[in-house]
Amino acid sequence: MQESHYQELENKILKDLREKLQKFKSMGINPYPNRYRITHRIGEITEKYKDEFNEEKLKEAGHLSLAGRIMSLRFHGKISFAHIKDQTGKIQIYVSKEKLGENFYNNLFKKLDVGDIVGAKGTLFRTKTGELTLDVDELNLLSKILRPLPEKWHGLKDVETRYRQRYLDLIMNNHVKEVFITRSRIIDCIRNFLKNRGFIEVETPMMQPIPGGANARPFITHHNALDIDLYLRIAPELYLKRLVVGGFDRVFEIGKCFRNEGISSQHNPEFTMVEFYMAYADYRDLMQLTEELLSNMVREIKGSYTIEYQGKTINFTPPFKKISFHEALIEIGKIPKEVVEDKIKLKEFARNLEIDVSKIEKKGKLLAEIFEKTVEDKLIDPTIVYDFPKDISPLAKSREDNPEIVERFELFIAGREIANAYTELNDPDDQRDRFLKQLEERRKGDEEAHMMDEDYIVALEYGLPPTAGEGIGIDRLTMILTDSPSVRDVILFPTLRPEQK
RNA sequence: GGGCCGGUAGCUCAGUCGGUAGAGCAACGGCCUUUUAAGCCGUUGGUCCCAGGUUCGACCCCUGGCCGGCUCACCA
Repeated sequence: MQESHYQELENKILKDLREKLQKFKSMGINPYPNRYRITHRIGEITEKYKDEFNEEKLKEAGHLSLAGRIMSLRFHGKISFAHIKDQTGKIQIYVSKEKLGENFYNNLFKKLDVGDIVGAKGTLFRTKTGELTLDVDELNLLSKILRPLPEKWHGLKDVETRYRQRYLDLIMNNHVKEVFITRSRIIDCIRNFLKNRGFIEVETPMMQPIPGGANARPFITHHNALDIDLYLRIAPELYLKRLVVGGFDRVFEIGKCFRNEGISSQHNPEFTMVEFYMAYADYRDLMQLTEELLSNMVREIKGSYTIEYQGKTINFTPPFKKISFHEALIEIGKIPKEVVEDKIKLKEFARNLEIDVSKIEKKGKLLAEIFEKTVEDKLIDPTIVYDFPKDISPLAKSREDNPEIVERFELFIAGREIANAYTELNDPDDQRDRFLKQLEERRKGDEEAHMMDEDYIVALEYGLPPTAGEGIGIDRLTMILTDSPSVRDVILFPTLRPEQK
């Protein structure tokens, strides 16, 4: 580390910046002062005065103190222009030798670099071209940049640098900031929506002795003092339902889940979900709730029920399309009816779709694989697919009129699963049987099959009311609302292989 | 893990048939009192991802590796 740092200083640009730092210090200027008071954030000012062209009115704004990072710098003899930017916006500043004094102007101001963070005090005016500008009478260096920013016009494009040094991406690429602002608003919408309906927000363990609530391979970690292995949660589900048993009959949690699986443009090992559970409701109620949540959210954030995603138009106007899993296979997947109902023919059909059927025994699993291949990518507008096979849904309750089908739905948008919901299985004996069947799958080599969780069954024995629960993937939802093709574009610091030299 | 594409200055990118590397921006010096991709004059800046090989000679061709992107597989 030391050596590479030393080598980097051989680079002239870095050396020049270091020399400036030394020069400032020798002039008695602290390049990293402890504090600076601002009177306004930049966006407040630009918003308030964006239509004000009367010089007197602009003066009435008074003596302002603003601060931000220098994004452009145009020296023009005895005067100069620069733009400074903070989280809320950017504003031009006008700096003259006349106001700052020759010594300050020549020896400090002119040595500043794009990327330095400064505080500027002054009054507002409009330039010849009409741009709102701060006429600076006092300027302070607040933080000296020691590495050059990426090029101003093309910005930072290198994808790896954008992810590894996300701060550079945020500084240089404005739309990236918008993506994460939208992500924050999505979470606000969900939180407000649920709280308004009487849900309480809770936090349950991310480190669990038995990872449950989904079919996935977990990460393992170790607690030294207890000398036990723990798993990073793959879902909060079983803990949230314990809380419903405890009387928190409307709960939700927004947080990370971790699945030890491949990385792709649709999958990051850690991702964010909201899960919520509502007692005295069933999956039909959640369909309606989901429609309201998402359509309201899209209208609030995008200003319309209709959005563009990767060139496709997606319409969130409620009610959403609804189709049963069985019908979807036949009508959308174009699977002949007699095939869907015959396990032997199904296997043959799956083989022709290049699905590896060697490890698949359950009919439900076959149907699910075929569904993924033939139906999923055709569900562009929000579509609720309901009534799933029982053997791929170990935590969902069977229909009262058909024990092989569970009361479960998934919501698909833009060909991707966004939400998964069901009427919760609250019969402890049934749950134990389902876990036992999952254990059997595990023994046969399915590492994603559910583990037995006796504690959870004990909780059910104390009585879980009729409850419906749902999980919504925040990352994928954000992708759709920000027109992002990759999940890495909506995760600030996506999982990457560590850099090695 | 397979396939395809890529890695050249701080950034964005060129680089012809194999003849020892270029532009713009940034940086540095100078001029400039309303600019905004400011402008003009001048200067600097390179482990061409790494290691081998072929060759008189490799950014270029070959082999292996590292890193990344897309995609398929795996997987919500």
